[in-house]
Amino acid sequence: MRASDRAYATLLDEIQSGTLGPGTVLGEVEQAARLGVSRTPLREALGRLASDGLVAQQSARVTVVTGVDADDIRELFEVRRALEESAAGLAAARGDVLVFSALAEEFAHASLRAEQGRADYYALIQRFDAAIDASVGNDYLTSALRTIRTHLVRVRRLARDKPARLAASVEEHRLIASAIAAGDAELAAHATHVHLHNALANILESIDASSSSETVTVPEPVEGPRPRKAHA
Amino acid sequence: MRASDRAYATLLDEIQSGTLGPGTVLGEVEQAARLGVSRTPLREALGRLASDGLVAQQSARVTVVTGVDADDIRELFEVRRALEESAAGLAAARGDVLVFSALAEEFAHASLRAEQGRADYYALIQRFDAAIDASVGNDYLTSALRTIRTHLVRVRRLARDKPARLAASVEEHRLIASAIAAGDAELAAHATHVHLHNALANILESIDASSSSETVTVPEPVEGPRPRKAHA
DNA sequence: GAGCGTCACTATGTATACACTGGATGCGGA
DNA sequence: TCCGCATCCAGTGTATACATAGTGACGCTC
Repeated sequence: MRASDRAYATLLDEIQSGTLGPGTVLGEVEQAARLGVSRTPLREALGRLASDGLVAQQSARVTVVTGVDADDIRELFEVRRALEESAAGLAAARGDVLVFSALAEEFAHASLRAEQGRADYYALIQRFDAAIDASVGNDYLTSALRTIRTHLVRVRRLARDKPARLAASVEEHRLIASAIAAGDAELAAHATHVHLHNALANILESIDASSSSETVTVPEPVEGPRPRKAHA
Repeated sequence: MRASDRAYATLLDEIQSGTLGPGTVLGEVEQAARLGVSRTPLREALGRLASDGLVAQQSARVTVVTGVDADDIRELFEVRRALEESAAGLAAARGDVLVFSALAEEFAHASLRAEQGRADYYALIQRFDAAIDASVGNDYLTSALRTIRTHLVRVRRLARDKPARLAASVEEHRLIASAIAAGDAELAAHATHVHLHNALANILESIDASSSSETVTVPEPVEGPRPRKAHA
């Protein structure tokens, strides 16, 4: 594996996991030394992260990790709605019936009991997304969704899933999978819309609650506007 | 301006204009020498182009310019439909009435007579797109659309716009702009859908016609599948 | 004491040198 | 003549050295 790939993978994981929080300054020399690579591959990694929108050049001399606030989340979900509704509809038209009825069955019997159950559920969702991507067979769509999902990882960390919401989410996914299996594009798209609406509402509510009850842990930049995602 | 930016801008233009056709091998040393920069900034430029999907690593040693075939165009328009329908709808909800009624007026009076008229029309469409982006105010959406538009530049080069199609396109744009100005999100989205459907049909027809009447100018790769867009 | 200008340092941007891998070519043997 | 192996080379991946610009601090002047 190339050094630049390792640097990218490591930084991506650290940003998504919150180890490198929003506003963290990423100096090239410093990060290169820390990750044990030279500046050249590290610069490539930073370039990819910037193109993903996870870091931004705040000024000519300082690159920082971007943050996500409620407005960002709303924006993300606007794009996500557009892309996933289309994807669900297209998957309904093109997908393998057996694959999606099997997934619907899995959602129907998903257990959220223990920590393990929830981990299994998240893995199931990943397989579900992958199945849709494969059925749609559109690289441009998959690529656009990949960017959105990259950001969603951080969003999920901000929002605690309540048990009731998780249970509802399972049922929503089951319905989407069933609709795709049945070849019902309209239902698949509308069910996706409903699911994303509910997911967004839950996230925003969860953030609202935590931001009003806890102190903000991310220090605000001293001056200037919050770094926007440049998206290359 | 940075050397890497110049290299990126130059290569982008050459790929979009067809100077560097699909399948062209882009060696680092060779291109760096040609563009008068060193390999370091050139590599950064190639990385960005790869992330855009305009070049792809065919093997571990050779980077080539990607191609666009009819299937790619269909895929592009699937994503474009999803994003632009959403964008049009959101612009209708948020856009400045005056801006879009003014644009609708411009479309109503657009002249396609001379070469100049068509150039003006394409510039008008660019301003229209920019107005929608600004009204929607969603960086993630704008960024996703930017990628799609980057590819569309090449698609337009493949398809000859017939005068009748151009005239219809003007009217379709006028309707979309009017719908946005009127705050009619549904009409804006549906009119966008219709417009993209017609545009795609025209492009595919145009390509079909030229590919069956003319010889293929792009040499097929000797072996292996056509390079797919990796999209980083 | 405050404000502005200058100087130095640090971090980025670029160039180049080195390392390594993958492929092609040529030679030898069957 | 054809196949297989070894060697050479071309080109990428990485490290480092050099150029340059921006920032901060210090000192001078008003």
